[in-house]
Amino acid sequence: MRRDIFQAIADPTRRAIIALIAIQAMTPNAIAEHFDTTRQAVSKHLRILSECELITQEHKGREIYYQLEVDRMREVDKWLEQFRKIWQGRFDNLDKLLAKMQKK
Amino acid sequence: MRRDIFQAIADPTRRAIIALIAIQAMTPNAIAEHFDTTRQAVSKHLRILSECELITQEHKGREIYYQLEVDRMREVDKWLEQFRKIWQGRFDNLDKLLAKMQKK
DNA sequence: AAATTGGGAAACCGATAGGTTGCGCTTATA
DNA sequence: TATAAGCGCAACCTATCGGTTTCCCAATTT
Repeated sequence: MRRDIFQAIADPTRRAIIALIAIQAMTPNAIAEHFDTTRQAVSKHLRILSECELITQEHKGREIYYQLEVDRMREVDKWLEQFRKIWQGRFDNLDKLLAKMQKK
Repeated sequence: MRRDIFQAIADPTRRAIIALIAIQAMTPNAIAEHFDTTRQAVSKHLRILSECELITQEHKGREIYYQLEVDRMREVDKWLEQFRKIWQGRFDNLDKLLAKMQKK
């Protein structure tokens, strides 16, 4: 029941949470205010995000601030790499084509 | 019941299929041979990938070749952009720090 | 024309997702 | 010390996921 990052970012609410705390660390209550759900639902999302180490906690009194581990996002970037080569390749070809057209 | 690309790439089998046909267009049967599932299961995955226009079909007699629409992958890349700024920013700060240390 | 092959659609199934409500624990405030 | 605030956990519910099996249709072979 390994949880991976791709599953974590599959949910739109989770992506929104990620974008939110990318700016600054936030508490579950503060996060929940941005959505039309209960704090508990947000808490569940945070747990999933924590499980794949996309976010970390910092306790401050009775509050818990969650913050994004932005480096983990590189894993998605790494996966994209293989396709980037392909679409980059197309640009190269386009460049060549344009260059060819220039010569004429 | 809008299907989006992030949900499409959430499933590991689907990511494997994407990687497979990125190399060359393939038929459902050919794809299924690479996995431990039935052709019908693969067919379902292909339908989901089609729904969010990640792949396109090309009929050839009674065979159907599925090929990757690699450009669609840019949507993920686009989403990553906001975080790339952050992790790029960290490097910049590190550079500044190193520069500062050099001066002393 | 009959049999085979490639493929999608539908019905069904167990597992999981994402939400809610209710509860209990800890820390802060009155 | 009593009350309130912040949070996580567990139980529960419905919808969806990912898979299988069965069936049917179109295009090839024989």
